Amino acid sequence: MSRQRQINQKKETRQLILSVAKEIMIKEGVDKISIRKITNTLNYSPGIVYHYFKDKEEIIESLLKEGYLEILNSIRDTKEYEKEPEKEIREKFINYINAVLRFSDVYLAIIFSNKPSILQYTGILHKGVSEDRKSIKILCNLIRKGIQLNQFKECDVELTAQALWVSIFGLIIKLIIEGEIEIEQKEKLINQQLDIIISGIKKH
Amino acid sequence: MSRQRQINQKKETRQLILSVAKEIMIKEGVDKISIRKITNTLNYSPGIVYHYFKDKEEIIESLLKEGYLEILNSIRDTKEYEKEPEKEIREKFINYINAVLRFSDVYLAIIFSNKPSILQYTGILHKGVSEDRKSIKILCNLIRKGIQLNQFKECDVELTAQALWVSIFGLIIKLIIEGEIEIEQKEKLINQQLDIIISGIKKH
Amino acid sequence: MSRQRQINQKKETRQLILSVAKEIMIKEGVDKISIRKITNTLNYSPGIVYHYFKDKEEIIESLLKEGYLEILNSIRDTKEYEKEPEKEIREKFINYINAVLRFSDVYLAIIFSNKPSILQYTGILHKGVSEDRKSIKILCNLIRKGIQLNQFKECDVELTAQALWVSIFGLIIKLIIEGEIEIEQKEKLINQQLDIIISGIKKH
Amino acid sequence: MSRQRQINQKKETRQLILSVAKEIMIKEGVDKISIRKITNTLNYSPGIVYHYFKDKEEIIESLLKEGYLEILNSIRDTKEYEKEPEKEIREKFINYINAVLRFSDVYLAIIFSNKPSILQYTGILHKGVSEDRKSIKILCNLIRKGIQLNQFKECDVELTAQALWVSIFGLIIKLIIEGEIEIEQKEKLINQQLDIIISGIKKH
DNA sequence: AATGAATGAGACTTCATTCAT
DNA sequence: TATGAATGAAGTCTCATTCAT
Repeated sequence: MSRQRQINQKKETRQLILSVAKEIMIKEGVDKISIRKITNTLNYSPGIVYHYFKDKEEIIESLLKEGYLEILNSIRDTKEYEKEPEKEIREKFINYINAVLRFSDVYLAIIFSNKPSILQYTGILHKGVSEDRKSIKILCNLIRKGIQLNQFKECDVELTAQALWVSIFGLIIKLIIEGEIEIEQKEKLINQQLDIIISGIKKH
Repeated sequence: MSRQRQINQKKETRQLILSVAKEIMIKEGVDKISIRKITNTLNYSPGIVYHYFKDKEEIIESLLKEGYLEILNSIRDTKEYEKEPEKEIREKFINYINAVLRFSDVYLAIIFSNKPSILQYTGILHKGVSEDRKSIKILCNLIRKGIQLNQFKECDVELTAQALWVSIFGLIIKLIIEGEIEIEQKEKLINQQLDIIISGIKKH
Repeated sequence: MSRQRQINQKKETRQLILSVAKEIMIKEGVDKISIRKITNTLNYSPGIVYHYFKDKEEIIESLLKEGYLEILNSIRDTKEYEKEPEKEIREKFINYINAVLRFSDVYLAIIFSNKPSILQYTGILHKGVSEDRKSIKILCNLIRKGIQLNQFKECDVELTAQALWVSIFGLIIKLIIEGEIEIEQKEKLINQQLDIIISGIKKH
Repeated sequence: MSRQRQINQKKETRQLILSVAKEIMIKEGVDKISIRKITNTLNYSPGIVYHYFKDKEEIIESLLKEGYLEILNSIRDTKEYEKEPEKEIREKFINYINAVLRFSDVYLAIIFSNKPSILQYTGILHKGVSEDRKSIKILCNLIRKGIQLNQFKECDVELTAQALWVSIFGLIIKLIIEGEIEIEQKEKLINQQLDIIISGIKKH
C-alpha cells in the first residue's frame, strides 16, 4: 500500500471514529460518549482507538473543533448591502441561526463546554469583546453604519451588539433544546425575534 | 409511632436525600450525582434509597422540580402598576434574572435537561404556550394591556411574549456560563437588553 | 444476623481478600497483585473488593502492615542484661533474624516496596532515624550504654547503629534469597556476622 | 549492502532498543518497560522489535546480562597495594558500591531475579564459595594477606569474606531502596560501615 | 527491514441495582 | 425501616503480540 494511501486510510479511520462519537454526542450528549460505545458500534476492540487518538479528551476536542469550523464556514459568505445595514443584520443572523441549527448538538456542546481552550472562543459579555471576537466586531460595524445612515438610534454600539447577539442566542438555545417545533412556528419565532430587536434599535 | 409521624419522617428522609443530591449537583453537575455519593455522605447504605425513590431518575426529577419551584416562588411577588405595563415588564424580568442567578446551577440543570418529564415544564416555544405556562400568560397579559393603553404596537401577543422571554433567557444563560462578569458590566447588559426589547415593542 | 456477627463477617472477608493477595505477593511479588486475580480466585466480582477496601493501595498497605506487625510482635520480648549491652545486642539481632526468617516472603515484599507509605516505616538511613524508628532507638541506647560502661569505642552512635543494622539486614536478605542453606552453615554465618560487627565497635 | 554491514546494523539496532529499554528501566523500573514505550521513543513501530528479539523477555534478559557485565567491568581495575590489604579492601568495596549504585536498578533486578541462569552467579553464602566466585576469592586473598602481615586477626577466611561482603551488600540494598539520601549522609554511612567491619577483623 | 492496524486480555475503578436479613 | 453483601456492566487505558503489506 502506498504511503499516501496509508495516510488517507488513517485519516479515514479517525474520521470514522469521530463520526460515531458525534452520533453518540448528538443522541446522548457529550459526556455520554464512551470508547466502549464507539468501538462496539464499529465492531472494533477498545484498544485500537488509542492508535488514532491520544485519549478520549482528544476525541472530544477534535469533535468540537470540527463542529465549530463547520459552523464558522457556513456563516462566512453573506452578501453585503451597501446602504441597508438592517437587511444585512437580518440576513447574517438568519444565516447564523440556520448554520447553528444544522450542527445544533455540536453547538450546545461547544457553548457549554467549560474547557478553557474552548471557553476562550465563546465569551462575549466582557467589555472590549468587539476587539477580540470577529462576529461581534462585524455586528458593531453594521450598527455603526446604521447610525451613520441615520437609520439606527445613537447608542453604545458594543453593548447593543451584545444585546442583539444574546437575544438571538437565547432563541437558538431554546430552539435546540425544545427540538420538535413545527417549521412554520419556528419561522414565525425567528422573524418575530428579529423584528423586535431591530425595531428596538431603529430610529422612528 | 403514629401513622402521621411515620409519614412525616419519610418525607424528611426524602428531603434529606434530595438535599445531598442537590449539593452534589451544584458542585459537580447533574450527571455526577450517584446513589453511592449520596449515601456515603449521609452514612446510609445504598439500598435504603430505593425505599424512598423508585430509582435514580426519580431523585433527579424531584430535584429539578423542586429547584424550579424555588425559582418560581422567588419571582411570584412583584407589584402591579396599573397603567404602566412597561415598568411592570421590566421589573418582572429583573426579578426573574436575579432569582435565576441565585439558583444558577439548578437552573442550568433544568434548562438543559431534555427529559420529557421536565421539558413539559420548561418548553415555551410551542403555539398556545400562553395557556399552559403561567409566566408567559402573565407576560401576554401585560403586553395586551400595553396595546390597549396604546403604548405598545399591535402584534401577535404570544409570539411577542416568547420573543421577549427568549431574549432575556439568552442573556441569563450567557451570564451564568461566562460567570465572572463585573457587576457594573452586568447591570449595563441587563439594562441594554431590556431597553432594546421594550423599545422594540413600543409604539412611537 | 447480629451486629457483632456482621462485623466479624466483614472482617473475615477482608481477611480472606488479604490472604489471597498475600499468596499472590509471595508467589509473584507485590506489584503483581491485581484485583482481578484476587476476585477470580475467590469467585467474586471485581467490584466487591471496593466494599472492603478503598482501593488497591489500601489492600497492599494492609498486607504489608500486617506482616510487619507479625515480625515486630515476634521480636518484642527479649531479656535485658543490665551490664552487658554486647550480649543484649547479640540476642536482639538473633531474635530479629529468626523472626524475619519465619515471615521471609512478607519481609522481602515489605523491604522492596518503595511506596512512600511503606518506606516511611522501613527507611533507616536518614539522619535522625533514632527519633522515629523504635528499633534503631533501642540499638542506639545499647550502644550508648556500652560506651558509658567503657566497653565500646567512642563513636557517632546513630551512624553506628545504622551500620550494625544494615550489616545484619544484608545477611538476612541473602539468607532469604539463597534459600537452601544448611543449618550449620547458616549459624556459622550469623555468628561470624555478629562477631565481626561487635568486635568492630568494641574497645580493645 | 554487504552481509557484514547488515549484521552490524542489526546489532546496532538491537543495541538501540536495549539502550532505550535501559533508560526506561532506570527511570521507572524493570517491569515498567514496555514495547510501546520503547518504540515510541525510537519512532519505530511496535512490530519491528520482534524482528530483533524473540519477545519482551529476551530484551530484559539481555539488559540484565549487559548490566551485570558493566558492573563487573567497572570494578575490575582497582590498584593493588602490596602491603596494605586494608586499604585495598576499602577501595575495592568503595568501587563496588559506586559501580552498583550507578546501575542500581539493574543490580536490584539481578539480585532478585529467580531465573536460574542468573541465580547461579549471585549465590555467595554456601561453603566453598571462594572457589567459584571470583570476587569472594579476591576478598579471601586480601584477608589472608592481612593475616600473614599480622594486621588482621586469625579467622575462618571464607566466613569472614562472606560477612564483609554481606555487610556491604546490606548497605547497598538499603541505599538503593531508600533512594533519596543526601550525599553527605551517604558518604558517612559508607565510611562508618567500612570502619566497623574492618575494625572488626583487625588485630589490636 | 519495517510499518501500522488490530486484537484480546487485563489493569483499576464506579455505578445502579437487587436481595437476604 | 434499614443494612450491607454482591453482581454485572460499564468506564478508561495499557500492553504484548500478530500479521498483512
